[in-house]
Amino acid sequence: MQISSRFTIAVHVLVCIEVFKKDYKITSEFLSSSVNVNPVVIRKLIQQLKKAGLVCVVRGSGGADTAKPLDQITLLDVYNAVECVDSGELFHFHENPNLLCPVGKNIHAVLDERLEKIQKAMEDEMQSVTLLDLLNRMQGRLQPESGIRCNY
Amino acid sequence: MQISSRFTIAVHVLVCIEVFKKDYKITSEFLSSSVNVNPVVIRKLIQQLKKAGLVCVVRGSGGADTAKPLDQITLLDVYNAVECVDSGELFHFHENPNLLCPVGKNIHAVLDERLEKIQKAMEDEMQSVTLLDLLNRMQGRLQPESGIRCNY
DNA sequence: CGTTGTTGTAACCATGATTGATACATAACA
DNA sequence: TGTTATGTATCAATCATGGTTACAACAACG
Repeated sequence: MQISSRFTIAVHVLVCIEVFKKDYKITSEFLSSSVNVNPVVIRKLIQQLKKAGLVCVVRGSGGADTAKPLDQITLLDVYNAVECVDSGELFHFHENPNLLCPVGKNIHAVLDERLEKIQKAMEDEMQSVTLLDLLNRMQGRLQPESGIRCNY
Repeated sequence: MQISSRFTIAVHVLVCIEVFKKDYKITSEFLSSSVNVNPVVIRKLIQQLKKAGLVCVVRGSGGADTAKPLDQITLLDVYNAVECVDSGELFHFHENPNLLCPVGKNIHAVLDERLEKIQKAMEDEMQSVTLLDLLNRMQGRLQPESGIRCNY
């Protein structure tokens, strides 16, 4: 099991928007070329980001853009937006422990608190990374002399 | 996506072994009754725990037991033993970003370091929880007057 | 207007992971 | 040698994921 690639694709998309918005119209077609997936995948993804208030997109004319300052979008926001985990629970508890067994009866209570702490540690770390941070790192890797040019 | 229930089942099994080993023979049948799954699921799980050096189990005569002191078994050990994540990578990167696109070319490098840090935060938290800790919490919930009795 | 380009979304399929179940050979032990 | 339990192969059901086609809804523009 792994966290869905929707998450990394979403980050890719958001960074792409910021890098290219000045020079290109950001369509699902454009984004799909960079990510290398079907444009419909991008559209569905962008709908999720839109519902979460991270991007805005207009029908017909086309074009997506971020809906918030980049320093206010964290990896946790993206992660939650694309619903990588069912109902926010990272760990999947087996549903029917035998309640007649003292261990089966109490395992949930014994484990839950610990699992929540683990999940929180991960989410806290996610929250500490903003899209602005990622964009800055990306900009630092784009050759300045070549300009912001999309070679495809 | 959620982390496989194999993980919580494995923890359940290990705690069960420790609570009942004095009074019962720990067979896959016995464990499956507490967890409420097919005995084969338990056997396959125990094979994974065995490969990781966490339990020992004898064929024929039956009976599983832990192979290490409980304060030396952490949730991370169990997590790794049951192979909840493919090749140890929590995040699933989309495989084919367009290398002709400056963003597609660099997204991996920009994200990787951050994702590793997030995964590490989670694993560190897992490592801080030992089975001894969980067993103590469990013992505290078992009614002392009723003894260690399995009502099934 | 009507044409064009793009989004929004339904429908469908292929693939693989997960979980569950049956069956049986293998081994330990009395 | 009979009993009991493990080790493991095999199959089935269900579900998530990812990918594709198709098309209606909509905006902008000549």
